Amino acid sequence: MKAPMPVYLTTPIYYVNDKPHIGHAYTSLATDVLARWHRLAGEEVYFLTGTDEHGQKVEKAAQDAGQDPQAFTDRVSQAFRDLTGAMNLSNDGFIRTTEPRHRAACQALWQRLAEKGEIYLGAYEGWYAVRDEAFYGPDELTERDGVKYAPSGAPVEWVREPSYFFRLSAWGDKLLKFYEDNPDFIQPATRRNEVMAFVKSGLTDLSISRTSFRWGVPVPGDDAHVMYVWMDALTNYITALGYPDEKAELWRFWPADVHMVGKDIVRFHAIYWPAFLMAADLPPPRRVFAHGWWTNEGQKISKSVGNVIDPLALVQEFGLDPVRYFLLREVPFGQDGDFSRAALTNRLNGELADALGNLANRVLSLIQRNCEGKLPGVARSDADSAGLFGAFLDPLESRMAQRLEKMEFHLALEAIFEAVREANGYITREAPWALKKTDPVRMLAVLRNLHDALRVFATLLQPFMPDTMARLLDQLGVPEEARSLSSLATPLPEGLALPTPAPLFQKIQNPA
RNA sequence: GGUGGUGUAGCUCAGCUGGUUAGAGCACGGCACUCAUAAUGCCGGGGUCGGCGGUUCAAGUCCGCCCACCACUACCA
Repeated sequence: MKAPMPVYLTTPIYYVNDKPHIGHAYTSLATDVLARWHRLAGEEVYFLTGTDEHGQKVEKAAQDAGQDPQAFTDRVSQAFRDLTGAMNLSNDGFIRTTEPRHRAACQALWQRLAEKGEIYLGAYEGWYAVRDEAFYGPDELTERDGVKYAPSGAPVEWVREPSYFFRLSAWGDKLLKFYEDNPDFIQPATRRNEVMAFVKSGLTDLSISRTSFRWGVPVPGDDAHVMYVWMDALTNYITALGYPDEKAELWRFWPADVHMVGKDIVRFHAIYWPAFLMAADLPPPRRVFAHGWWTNEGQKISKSVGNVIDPLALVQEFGLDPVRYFLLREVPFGQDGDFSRAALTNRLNGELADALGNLANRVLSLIQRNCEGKLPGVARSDADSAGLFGAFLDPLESRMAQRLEKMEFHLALEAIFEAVREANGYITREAPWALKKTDPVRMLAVLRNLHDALRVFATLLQPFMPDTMARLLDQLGVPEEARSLSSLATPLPEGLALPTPAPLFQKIQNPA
């Protein structure tokens, strides 16, 4: 057995000034499925998620709440820790930027960059909106009654403050070469094009500190400054592995295999982050994958419209695994997609309950009734099953692996359901309930083949629907230790006693 | 404005380097079956492949123009 390759997967750290919404759940879920898949394949995985807790907005919100910032973030970050349980995320670590280890890592990285001459003190000035915690260009502003407003509607004021800068402008060519040498670094390709076009248009130095607020990591040697946004936030990915201690136990997981991000923060992950790392002589991550956004019943989601989707409410209504399944099945990962109750109901009823759930139930019921609940011996002899196995079941694992490698979650699931459809065709053609009288030996073979098919489906679907597939594997009599990908090669023993089957999925009765 | 992309059956989309009657899932209609969560299977209707022009023996598939929509266009998680 070869040594398992360490796999490091991350979500962004989520800003605690917001409540968890479907976007957070979506990013985390996709990463979770990948993590579970790699573990199922016997690889060693570190899956990290966490919260971003610094910044002026948090400082202000804490002040408004009459709490000190640490107590405030202790409270509001809880919602994100709760999300991991509610979505059944299998994260190995959860990092908060307010932890001492993160302060140490940020300061160490800063110092290293400073020593290498990548940081200098300058001044930042521009039109600033306190509410947005952001600067705006003059052409973005509108003026009413002598007051200038940002596109967000927030009033802006001209501010000038000293700031440390990172020499990002010097990294353009090196970044472009890095993108050329690593064509898969930014995915999907459309995001890569955007990033490269952006870099080609020329980079300016990046302001990486602020003096206008205190809630952040102090800049080493200059207590008047705290680190600003990305210098702080991005560093979390190496903090969690023990940086700056490159002898730390987890450090072998670096560089990250995938930073999963929403498309809004691609640039920071694909430009700033590799630049910081290369400047510090650290290897950049292998891949940044940007997924798309959800709309809600065709409408763009926004807080002002009030159509934000609460993942916990969804799970409450439809069940966790159907939601997990739907989010990754409905839309090509990387593209935008629409969430609708009709679509979710359709997937849940049609694919999960009718196609897969019903197949499992009919097969297991037949075995229960006609085989005294004991698993028939391995068959695979008849001509029809040769097609089922040869064209669908045997290639399924590698088909999924290939698609998941490319983050094609929806195609990976589609491959499963092509096989499920074929299995439904097989049972109808063979009609084991009729074979009982005409050819009982063949009936046993057919039922065994179908049981084998279900075992394949259940095993491969575990990363997507961990709880439900555990139930199915229980019903199939598959022992806990025989649920990995490699265990599929070992047939279950003839005569294995199977428990009484029960429906796996509950259908939505009155589709909207 | 610039850059990149999309426009194929009612809906969501596949269609690699141009080549026999343009495909899938869902939805819809008919038939079969009854082991199963009134589930499943089979058959079928339905498309001027955004528009115009061009290259070619041959174009959804290449070129030009036009129309519509989307993304990105700097320091906001």
